[in-house]
Amino acid sequence: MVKYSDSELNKVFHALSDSTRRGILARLAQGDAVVTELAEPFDMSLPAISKHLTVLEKAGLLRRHKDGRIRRCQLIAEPLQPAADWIKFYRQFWETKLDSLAAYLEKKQQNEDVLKK
Amino acid sequence: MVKYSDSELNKVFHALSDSTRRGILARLAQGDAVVTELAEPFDMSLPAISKHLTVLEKAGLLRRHKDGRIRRCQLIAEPLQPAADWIKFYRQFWETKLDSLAAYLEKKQQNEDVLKK
DNA sequence: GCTATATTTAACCATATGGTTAAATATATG
DNA sequence: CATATATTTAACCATATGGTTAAATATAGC
Repeated sequence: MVKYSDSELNKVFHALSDSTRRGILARLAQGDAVVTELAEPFDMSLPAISKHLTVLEKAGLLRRHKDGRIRRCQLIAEPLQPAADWIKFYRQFWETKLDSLAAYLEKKQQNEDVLKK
Repeated sequence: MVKYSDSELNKVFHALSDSTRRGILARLAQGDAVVTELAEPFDMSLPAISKHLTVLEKAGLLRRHKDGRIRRCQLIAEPLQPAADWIKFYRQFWETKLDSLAAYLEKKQQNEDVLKK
């Protein structure tokens, strides 16, 4: 497994923290697209979109290929993997509902209730 | 499954985009802790930590329980679930290596190579 | 009640973020 | 070559972020 630094994780999570950027990635999941296509669904200027693309690019989630006067954009999903791995660790907490001391005490209470019956 | 809004996803991903905050969550995964304990590993003032706790709290990832003059902090992992779900969709891309047109062409080339043999 | 401890709030600061419009760049096309 | 198209860069702006120090608040303990 590829080792990702803290700062790379920062960049990926930051890239994902904006609805527009997540929308762009969702669009790219259906296939490569040029900048104007990506911009179309958003009520926003082209320069604003271009900046979002730069954020995604710096996080390693997107590549821009120059092709004549257009620029074709490509999704690079690999950097999402360490982000998924990071979150995965916490899955045990929300799945087992053993989130917290409070949950622990709740469970303990349940056990006591069972014993009382 | 709980439905999470775009803005909640924004907040969760933003909360995760900082090493200090991820460190705090990692610490809390080992059990509840008071603010001073959480602050200890970081070369940072208490007010700075308090702000990070507020960011985590607003993302729904942490709760502060008042207990006398101390405040016990608790990890709430549930809001990580929609974030994990969001990323999960992209797993197919990095796992199948069918990331992109480039990968597609690469695969096509491989097929052609096979045919040549 | 006074003092020490735990934590937050307020005020401030530098830099980052997310948007804008106008200008620059590069390429395609009549 | 002149013009239209695609995109980025530059300059600007308001607000957010992540940190600081000093003051405020709340509770514990002598």
